[in-house]
Parts: sequence; structure tokens; C-alpha cells
Amino acid sequence: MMTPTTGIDTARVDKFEARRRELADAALQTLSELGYARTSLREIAQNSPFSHGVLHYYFRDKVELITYCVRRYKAVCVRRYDEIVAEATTAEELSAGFAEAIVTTLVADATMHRLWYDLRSQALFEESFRADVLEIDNTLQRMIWRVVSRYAELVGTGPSTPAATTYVMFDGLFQRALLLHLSGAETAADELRTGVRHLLELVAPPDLNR
Amino acid sequence: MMTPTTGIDTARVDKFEARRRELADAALQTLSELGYARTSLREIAQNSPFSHGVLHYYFRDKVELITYCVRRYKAVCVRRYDEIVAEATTAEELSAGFAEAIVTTLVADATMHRLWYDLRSQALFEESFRADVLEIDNTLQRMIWRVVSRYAELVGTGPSTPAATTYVMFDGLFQRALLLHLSGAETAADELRTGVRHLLELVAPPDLNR
DNA sequence: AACGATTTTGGACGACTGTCGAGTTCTTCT
DNA sequence: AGAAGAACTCGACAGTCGTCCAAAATCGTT
Repeated sequence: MMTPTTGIDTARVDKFEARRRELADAALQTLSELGYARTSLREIAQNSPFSHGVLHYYFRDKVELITYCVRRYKAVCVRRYDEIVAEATTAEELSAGFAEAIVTTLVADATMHRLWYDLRSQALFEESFRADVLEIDNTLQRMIWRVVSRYAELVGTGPSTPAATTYVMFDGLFQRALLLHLSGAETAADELRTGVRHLLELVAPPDLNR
Repeated sequence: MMTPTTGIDTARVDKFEARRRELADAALQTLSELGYARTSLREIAQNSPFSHGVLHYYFRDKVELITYCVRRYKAVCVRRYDEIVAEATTAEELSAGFAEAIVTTLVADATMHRLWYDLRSQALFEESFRADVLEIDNTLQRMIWRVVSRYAELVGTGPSTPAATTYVMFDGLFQRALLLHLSGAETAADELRTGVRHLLELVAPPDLNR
């Protein structure tokens, strides 16, 4: 017979999880500011209402904290991109809306995006990060695929490129734009906008026989 | 009147530079193994015939060493890609040779490539890395552009995409393949090969009116 | 109000970091 | 051979790191 889940137990678990999230958010804040290599547990704690000791009360060690952060980042990420997927009725509308949304997040959430690329690079070295990174990549890939598929549909054709390839092309475009933007290039946003629109046309070419 | 450059002076400078290169190569070895975040000066020295103190004899501080390493990496990189640029006489030959060369370096030089992506991510946080990273990126972009231009020429058309966009698409493709390869996916190499060939066709579509 | 459990604090620990400099070894030239 | 300078070693330094833990504070229940 299983132990029934009492109300008090779930309340405790909820509170525990809430605090974990709170600490993870403070950690994400610090990580996006300093980067993985320069972020310490004490620095994270200073950007939170707690002392540094509490981190080991809610997380076994640093790896578990960072892993939890990466997973949490994904939630933020998906939400962000879900907002991007517009309910456009024409190809032109979708293309313009999508490009605009990407450019907006490039500028508004630059530090969070650079953290993502930092952690993805860490996954090249630390095996413990790989599973989560690959999962986030796949999630983003599906997002992009939905946009491109819909665009191709509106244009009256099918995507000319596999989902995986399509995603990495958009990702490469964004990554480069992020570096330029953080380097102070005012042209970064504009280049990204035209790049995205060009790429959309490329992977979903207008059906000439329509 | 300028001070004439004596033979002995240049010999000393040469020796000094030679040792700097030697130390930088040891550092690159260690960096590619451990990643930026986990590499210390002592660890670098242990992967060299010298003690850790010597690093401050040849480099002012850690930043100068790493910067020198990045610049040196570029030299290796360019050499590598220069080998890739084949003297193909047909589009098919060039496409096959280029794809094959990329797949080969993906497997053979995986740790060096992951170091590059690590350092490029660091440039998102540390301003001191940006100039060198951007320069290397531009160099790689020109390499890719040469291949794509030549391919388009052989196909009898012009590239359909600007140089910057073309580069980041190939780069995104490679970056993803590297993560998959290091994660143990045997399919990574094959996917990269087909991805590269597909992308070549995409950015330099065969001229149907020829 | 008082008790036990949970949560939080902050100091201590050993290990490691980048940096520095005094001393030793090796080169080079007269 | 011996002096002068360059090249190198290695211990010391002041910090910082992740981790742990005993004590204090807070909370929920009676």
C-alpha cells in the first residue's frame, strides 16, 4: 500500500521547490551577467536575499544548481519563443512579425541569450550538461520548424530544408548578431532582420508554378 | 637616425617569440582539453616542459596569454581551412571534397574546435576577447566565401546569399555537428556531410536556364 | 507559551587561483 | 676561465573557491 500524499507534505514540497526556483533565478541573473567561468556560489547568493550557505541546503552541489538553472532557462526560453510564433494570415505578415520578434529579443534579452551560448559551449566539455543542452536545442528546433512550416504553407510550398538544418542556420544567424550587438555594432539588429527574412525565403522558396 | 637592428637582437627576439609560441601551444593543448573555465596557469605549465613561474616571464598576465593563444589558434585554423579549399574542376568534385574535408576536421580536431566555440562565447562576456574573435570570424567567413563563390562559378550561377549569412549557416551546421559528435552520436559526421552538400546547393542553386 | 522541526546564518576548512620576487641555473661573450 | 645577463625554478602571498557544519533564527503545531 502506498503512502498517501497528505496536503501538508505537498505544501512542504511546493515551498521547497519555490525556494529552489527563487535561488535558481538569482543564479541565472548572475550567470547571465558574469558568465559561467566567473560566477561563484557566493556571488549568486549576494544577488539573492540569502547567504551563501543556503545554496547547499537546496542543492547538493554546484553542478546540480547549474543543471537546475539550465532547465529553468529552457522554461523561460520556450515561453519567449512561443510569444514569437505569431498568428499571421499572410506570408509577408509572418515573415515581418517573426523577424521583428527575434530582433526584439536580441536586444532586450541579450544577456540571457549569451548565457545560453556559454552553457552550450560548456556542454562541449562537461558531459553532465549535454542532455539538457540537447533537449533545449531540440525544443528550439521545433519552434523554428513550426514557423518555417507555417511560412512555407502560406507561400504555397513545402520547406526545402530538413528541420535540423533549418534550425542551425537561424541559430548561427542569431549567434553572430548577438556577438555584434554586444560589441556595440548598431547594424547588428538590422542585419539580423534582413538575414532572417532572407533565410525564410531561402528555406521556403515561393512556388513559381502556383 | 634609427637604431640599426643587429643580428643578435633579432636572434634574441626570435628565441623569445619561439618560446612564447611553445608555451602558447601547450596552453592551447590544455585549453582544448579542459575548456576556458577550468584551465589554470599551473595546469598549462604542467603540460609543458617548464614550471608555472615562467609564464609570467613571457606573458604579462593570464589575459595576455589567452589572447596570444587565440591569435595563434587563428593561424592553425587558417592553415587548416586552406588545405580544405580544393582545386576542384567540377561542382560535384568541389562539393564532395569540401564536405569530406569538413567532416574529417570535425572528427580529427574536435577538441580544438570546441575550444574555439568556448572562446567565442567568452567574447560575449569579456570585451578583451572580442576584437580577436571577430577577426577570426571574418577570416573564416572569407574562407567559406571562397569555396561558395567557386562552387557557384562551377555551377554557372552566383551565390544567392551574402557572405556573412552564408558563413553563419555553415558555422551553425558545424557547431551542432560538433556537439552531437562529442556526445557520441555516430550519425553526426554523416549528417554534417549531407548538410554541407545541401547547403551548398541552397546558397548556389544550379542555373536552370543554362 | 512552548516545543520540535525546518530553515537560515556565517564562520571554518582545505584546496586552488593569479601573481610576484629572490634565488638558482644556464648562455653568451670577452 | 670568468663575468654579465638571460632564462628558469619554486616557494610565498593574498584571495577566492566549493563545501561543510554547529549554532541561531524562524516556523508550525499543540
